[in-house]
This record gives sequence, structure tokens and C-alpha cells, in this order.
Amino acid sequence: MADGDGSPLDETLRRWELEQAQLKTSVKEEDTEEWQKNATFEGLERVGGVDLSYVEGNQPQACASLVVLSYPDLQVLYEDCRVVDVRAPYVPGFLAVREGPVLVEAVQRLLEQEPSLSPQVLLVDGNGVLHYRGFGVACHLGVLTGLPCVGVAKNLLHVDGLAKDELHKEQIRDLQMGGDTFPLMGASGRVLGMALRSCDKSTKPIYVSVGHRMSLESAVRLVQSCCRHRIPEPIRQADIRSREYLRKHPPSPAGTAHPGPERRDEGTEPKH
DNA sequence: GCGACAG
DNA sequence: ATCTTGTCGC
Repeated sequence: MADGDGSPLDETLRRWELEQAQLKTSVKEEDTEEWQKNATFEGLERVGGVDLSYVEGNQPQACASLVVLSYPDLQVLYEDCRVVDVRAPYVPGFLAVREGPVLVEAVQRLLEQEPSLSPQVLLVDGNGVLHYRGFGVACHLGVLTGLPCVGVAKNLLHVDGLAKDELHKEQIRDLQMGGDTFPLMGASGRVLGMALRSCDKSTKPIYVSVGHRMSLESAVRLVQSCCRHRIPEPIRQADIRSREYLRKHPPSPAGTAHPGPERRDEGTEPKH
């Protein structure tokens, strides 16, 4: 994206790029799970979802949430919400740098503490290979957790010629019912993902792309089978619960780091 | 050159 | 991402 002019920001972006490129290199042949091979996903029992909720716009504190739902009935089996520090800023193309670390931690906690509840696949809020460098947050999480991952974005990332142009809008209008899709083919000719009308109610599609250890076809079918609303239930629950958790456990403003539950003063200014 | 740009 | 009121529909 940016040409190197030597600015500190540029340096940082280049470093992030290299780190991600390194991770991408470690991706091996797409090995898939047994349950992906049959049309009804027999053998699939647990689907995970992750999301972050923020306080205002740029506070370091956020709530990271990981939920695991039963499949196919989509009942919550596991929930983990906690306030975390998010250091990196949001930079389009580098969402994984911002949200990846805390989400990986959440997954690893589950794998260690409740392995029997481990998700067999993870739905991620963001893109997979539908990404500037073919390595979105869903790929990133997949590599670092080893779990099959699917990227689910609520908005189209403009990459490889894809854009919300007239053609795109027309294709959206042609989506008649829940389950309808159209491929997202970049100028390179490669299919980077699928636009999916996830339910009858909403006319705005979601954008599904491969994250890790799964085919696009399976990914789309899986996501659609998890949709009671526009957003697939695992991600939706993670979103709802992280937001609720923040509301109930408001992080202290700034600098007031450690749990300082007590404040004596009622007003800002001591009256004299 | 400017703008567009997952969350 | 987050801030917002009402409103339409099952």
C-alpha cells in the first residue's frame, strides 16, 4: 500500500507485513476435517465465534469474547469475556495485528482448561483470504490456533479490484432469498470469497472467505447453517456478550490501570 | 495525486 | 468499532 518514505509508521507497517508474511509461509497443504466431507456436517458438534467490543473509539481497553455453540442447535456451551488491552491501532489490512493476540489467548485458554469444549471450527469477525495480502485475521487466527477458521465480514474490503460499484450492487439486488450467493472474483480472476444473503430478512449480504483448513464451499454452507439472523450465531453471540460485559464492567478511563474499585470523591471539584 | 479501506 | 430513536414485523 504505502511506499516507504522512512516514517516510523511506515516502518511499523513493513514490520507487520513481514510478520504476517512469515505466518502465511507456514501454511501447509489444506488438510480438512472429516465433518467437512459430508453435506450435513455429521460429526460437527461445536462451532466457535470471536469478537471484540470497544469502549469509545481509541481506548486501549476492549472486551474480548469467545463463545462455543453446539451444532446444529446453536446453544451456547461456553463463554469467555474479559477486558483486555489492545495496543495496536486499527489499520485497514492489519486487523489481525490489533485483534489477533488477545483472541489467540482466549482460544488457548479454552484449549488448555476445557479441551472437551474446544470448537472444531472458528467463525471470525473479519476476512480470511479476501485481503490485500491474502492473509486476513481469519487466516492469522487459524495459523496460530491450528483451528479451521472462516472469515465473515459485514462489509466488503476493496481488494483486487473488488468494490461496491454498480455491478456489485446489481449482484446484491439479484440475491433473492437466504442462501443465495455470488462469487467475489478479483481482477486477477481468483475467487476470493462469496457474498452470501444469510437470511431472508436482511437484503445486505455478508462476505465469507476461507480462513484456514477449509474450502470456500464448506465455509459458505457452514456459515449459512449458523444464521438465524444476518450475522451467524457464534459471532453474533460473541458480539452481544462482549458488549454486555463491557456495559456491566466498565473499564476505568485512562491510566487508572489496575482494579481501583474505590473512589471517595463524589464530585470532580472539592467544594470549599 | 486523491480516494477507497475488514473492525 | 462506537454514538443514536423510532419503527416495522413476527
